[in-house]
Amino acid sequence: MANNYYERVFEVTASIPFGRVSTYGAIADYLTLGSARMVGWALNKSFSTKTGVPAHRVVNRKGELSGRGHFPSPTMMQELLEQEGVIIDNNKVRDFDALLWNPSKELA
DNA sequence: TAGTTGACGACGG
DNA sequence: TCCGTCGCCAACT
Repeated sequence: MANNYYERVFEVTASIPFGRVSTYGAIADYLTLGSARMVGWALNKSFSTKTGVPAHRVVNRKGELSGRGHFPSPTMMQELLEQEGVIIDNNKVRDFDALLWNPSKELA
């Protein structure tokens, strides 16, 4: 079990199934962080502290790829998701409600 | 040590 | 239903 809150975010993020997506709020709620912004912080640090964290599977509550600007390439996030079969429409996840993976519901 | 920032979310107008 | 504002908490400068 990770000690730092962001390492827990890494674990939850890594638990997101292939081809599915999750939200900052869902992860924050599962880890009882109190703020979804903490998840964004953790994923941001994931680039410098850890590799292999599928941060592209985490989007905001509306299904928008709000984190794409923090990837090496703005289109990288979309391309990674499309490789997993997730359809991106106008920077939003299509069928977002169906693809949404809720950790507090799936892991609990 | 204190102020500002940040990949968000909920609520009110 | 859509837009704007406030709150959240840790890290960085």
